[in-house]
Amino acid sequence: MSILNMPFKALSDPTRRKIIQMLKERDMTAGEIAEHFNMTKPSISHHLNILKQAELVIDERKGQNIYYSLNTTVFQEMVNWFFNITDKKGGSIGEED
Amino acid sequence: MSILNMPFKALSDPTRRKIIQMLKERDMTAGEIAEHFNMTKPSISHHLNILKQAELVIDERKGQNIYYSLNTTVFQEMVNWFFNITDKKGGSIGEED
DNA sequence: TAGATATTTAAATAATTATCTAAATATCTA
DNA sequence: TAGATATTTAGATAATTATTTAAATATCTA
Repeated sequence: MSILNMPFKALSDPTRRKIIQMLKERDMTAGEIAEHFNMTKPSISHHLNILKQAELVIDERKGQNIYYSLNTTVFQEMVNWFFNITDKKGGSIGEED
Repeated sequence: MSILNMPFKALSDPTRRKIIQMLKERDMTAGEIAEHFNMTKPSISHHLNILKQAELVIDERKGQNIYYSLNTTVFQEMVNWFFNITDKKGGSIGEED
């Protein structure tokens, strides 16, 4: 299975895409993120975990809070996937996904 | 709900991503596509339908066959979504998703 | 150390999605 | 028009995913 499978699955959920866009503006704690949704904290925690497993975000504890921030590396790889589709026939060789 | 929701959901499945990559190389009939998978034709038909609803592919009947081909428009919009994430803080205004 | 705050983990349930078999539709050809 | 081929649609089931409540863990502070 492609390494991009988890990130693609992670971004298929609108709540998680919104979280990503919030983190684009600034790093935030789990609690701050949860405040923006009509959803319990455990649900947001679950979504954050999926984003983390997909390596789309990084978490770091600072005291009582856990800060979440974007990890742009995998986003770059996803952009490459789309480029490969959008580009003319043939494209790069050795692509996995 | 964002207009990108369906395409994101559509691309979260590895079978559908593989179909997209096959169609990048050349247009194919539903039957040709199905031959590449360990899956029944109705299952592939279901996946093609999801890709079609997401406007990632176009279908056109030619005689007994139905040819599928890429519709790159939505891919472009998805690339823009990723650019917006990858770019520096702020980014373009008026983004919906 | 006890209590308060922040967050996650666990367990259950509801909702969504993928897959199959069987049947239907559309087209071609003899 | 009857039979063959290509594909989809319908209906059922299994698997996955999202969500909730309740409980657990980690950290801070009085």
